Amino acid sequence: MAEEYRDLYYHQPLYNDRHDSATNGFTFSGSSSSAYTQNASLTADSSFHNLQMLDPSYTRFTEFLHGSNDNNTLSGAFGISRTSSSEAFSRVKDEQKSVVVGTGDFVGGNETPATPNSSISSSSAEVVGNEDSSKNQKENPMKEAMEDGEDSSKKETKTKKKGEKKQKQPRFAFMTKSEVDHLEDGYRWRKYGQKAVKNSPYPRSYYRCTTQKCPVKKRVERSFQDPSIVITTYEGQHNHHVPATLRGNVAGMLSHSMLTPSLSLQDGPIFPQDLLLQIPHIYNYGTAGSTSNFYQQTLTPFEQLQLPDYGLLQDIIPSAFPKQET
DNA sequence: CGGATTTGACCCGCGC
DNA sequence: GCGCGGGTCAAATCCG
Repeated sequence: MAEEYRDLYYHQPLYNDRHDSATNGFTFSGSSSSAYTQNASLTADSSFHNLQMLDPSYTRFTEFLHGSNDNNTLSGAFGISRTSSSEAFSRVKDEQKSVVVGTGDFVGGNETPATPNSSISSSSAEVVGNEDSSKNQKENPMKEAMEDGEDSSKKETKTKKKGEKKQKQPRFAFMTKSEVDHLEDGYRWRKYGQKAVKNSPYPRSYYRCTTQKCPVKKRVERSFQDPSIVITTYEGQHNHHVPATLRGNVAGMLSHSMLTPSLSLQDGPIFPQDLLLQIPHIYNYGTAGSTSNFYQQTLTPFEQLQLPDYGLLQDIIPSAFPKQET
C-alpha cells in the first residue's frame, strides 16, 4: 500500500510568538532536538531501501518541488550542503521543531546518519514512472459524447491513451500542525473535489494549481488520529513561478529573510520561494497571522500518525518503529 | 458577472 | 464479476 509516499515530510512548526518567529523558526528539519527528528533519523537506515527514489534525477527536495533537475536544490538555494545545513538554520530555536521525515533518498540511508538536517536537503521526491493506479487521467466518455471539440484540451490531459498508464507525478506529503486545512503555500489553488476518507471523519480536499498548464495538484486532509495535523500532499511540479500577487508578498518576505544569509545561489533559475512555499507553516506566516493560536505546540509522535491511503507510517518505515502495532 | 466552491455522479483500479 | 475506495468532473451554487 505504501506505493507512493516515497517522501514524507513531517513538519512541526512551533511558533511560540508571532510572525517574527516564523522566519527565525524556519527549521526545515533543523537542529531540532525533538524525538521526532530522532525518529526521523531512525528512518534513515535499512528498510528504506525500497522506499528510495526511483528517479535519481530527483535527488533533492527542491528539484522535486519545482520539477527541475538542475541545481535548484534546497541545499543549493540556501547555500548549504547536506552536512552543513545546520548552518543555514542555525537560528532554529529549540522549541521549534519541525519534523521532516523523508522516505526518499535522504532517508534512503545513503548518507543520512543521524542528522535530520541533512535529510531535507537531500530529500527526494518520489518519482514513479509507471505507477499502477493512476486515476488522474481518466477518460470521460460521458463528456466526450457531449462535447469533443473544444473540450479536447481538457481531455487531452486525462485521455492520454487508453492503455498508456498515466505517469505518476512525484509527490511528497507534509504533515503540519495547523488549525486551518488549506495552508497557504503561495500558489493559487482551485478546489475541484472533496471526498470522505475511509477510516477518517475528516474529508480530503483536492486542489489543482490554477495556473494554466500547471499540472500540480495537492490533497489536503486532516489526520484523524491527530486532528490538529494537516496532511498536505503535493503531486507534480510547478512549471511556473509563484504568482506575484501574493497576499502580503510573502515571496518577497521570504527571499529577504531567508535567502539573504548564506545563500549561494547556483546557476540556473532558482525559485527559493518555491521551496519555502512548500513549507506551509512558514508560508502561513504571511497570511494567517491573525489567527490566534494558529499553531499548536506539540506534534503527535508520528508513529501514531496515519498516512492517508498508506496506512501507518511504520508500515512504510518499519525500521523507524521498532515494534508497535496499530 | 466571473471566478471559486460545493457536491453528487461518474470513472477507474484493485482486491476478493 | 463485483464491490469498494480513491480521484475527477461538472452543474449548481456561492461570493466578492
